[in-house]
Amino acid sequence: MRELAEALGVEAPSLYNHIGSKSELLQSICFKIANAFLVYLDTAEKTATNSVTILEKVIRFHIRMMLNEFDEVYVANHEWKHLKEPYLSNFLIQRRGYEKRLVVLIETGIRAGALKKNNPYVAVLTILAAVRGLEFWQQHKKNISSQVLEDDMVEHLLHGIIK
Amino acid sequence: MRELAEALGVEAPSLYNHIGSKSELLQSICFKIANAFLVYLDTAEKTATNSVTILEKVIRFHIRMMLNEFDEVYVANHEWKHLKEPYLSNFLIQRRGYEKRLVVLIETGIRAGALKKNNPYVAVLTILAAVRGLEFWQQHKKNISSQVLEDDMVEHLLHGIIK
DNA sequence: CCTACCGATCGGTAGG
DNA sequence: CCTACCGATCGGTAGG
Repeated sequence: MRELAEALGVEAPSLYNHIGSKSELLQSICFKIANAFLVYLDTAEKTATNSVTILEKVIRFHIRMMLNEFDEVYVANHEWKHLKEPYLSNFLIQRRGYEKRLVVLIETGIRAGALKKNNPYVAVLTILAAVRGLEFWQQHKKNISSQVLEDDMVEHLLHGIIK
Repeated sequence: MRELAEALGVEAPSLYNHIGSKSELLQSICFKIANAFLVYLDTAEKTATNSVTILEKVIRFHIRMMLNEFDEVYVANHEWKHLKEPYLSNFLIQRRGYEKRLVVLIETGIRAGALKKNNPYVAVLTILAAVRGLEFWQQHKKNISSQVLEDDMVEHLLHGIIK
C-alpha cells in the first residue's frame, strides 16, 4: 500500500479516502478478470456451435488476456488465495464453474468425434496451465511477435508439436 | 520460520542452531531441484539420440517431479525470486541454460523433420508451462490416476487434442 | 490531503 | 534447547 501511495504521489494513509481496504482492491481485480473470462465464454458459445471452434477462440482469448492485461490477470491468478470470505469461496465457485464448462466443451468435442478420447479434465488443465504460463514470458521476453506466439501456441495445444 | 519451528516442536530461535538463515534454506531447495532437472536432461541425452524420444522423457520427468516432489518444486518455481545475490543470478543462469538446451533439442527435431516448424521458444514455453500447471492439480485433485494424467498430458503436448 | 502512531508479524540476536 | 527482545515492515486509524 505504501508503494501504491508513492506511485500516486500521496502518503499511504491518504489512500483510505478513496478505497476501503487492500482487500477491497484485491476483490475488484479478481472478480473483474473472472467476469471477463466468463463473459467471453458466453459469447463464444453463442456465436459458434462447433466445439473445436469455440475451444480455439477461448484459447486465443486467454493468450490475449495474458499479453494485454498482464498485471490484473497475474493478480487474479496468484493473489486470489488472500481473498477473504465470502469472496474466496465465491471466486473458487466461479472458477470451478468456468473450468467445468470447458470440460463439458471438450466432452462434446469428443462425442462429436472431433477430439481425441483423452481425459477431458487433463486436457483442460493442460490448456489452462499452458496459457497461464505466459506469465514467465513477460519476464524474459524473446523478440517474438504476439501473433506468432498466439498462433504457434494454439497450433501446439490443438494439433501437437510432432509432425 | 515460526511455523516451521512449531512443526518441529521447538521454539523459533532454536532453529538457528541448525540452519544459518531462512535464505539458506531457500537456496538449498532451489538448487537441489534445478540440479535434478539438469542431471536428468544429461542422462536422457546420453541414453537416447532421437530428439522426440528425449523430449518425451523430459516431459514425463517434469510431470513426475510435480507429482512426487511437489513441495520442493513449488518452492523452486515460486520463491526463487527471493533468492539473494549471487544466488539469484546463478539460479537464473542455470534455468536459462536449461531452457536453451530444450530449445536446441526442439530445433534438432525440426531439422530432422520430426517436429513441426513452430517457433521453438514458444514450444518450450508451452511445454514447461503446461507441466508446471500441475500445481493447480494438487489443489483440487480429481480422482484420476497419475498414469492417466501423465500419459494424456504427454499425448496432448506431443500430438495435440484434435483427432 | 497530512502527521503521528497503533498493533501484529517477521527474521533474527543476545545471553544463558 | 530456552526466554527475552530487537528493528523493520505492514495494513490501517485518529485527529485535524
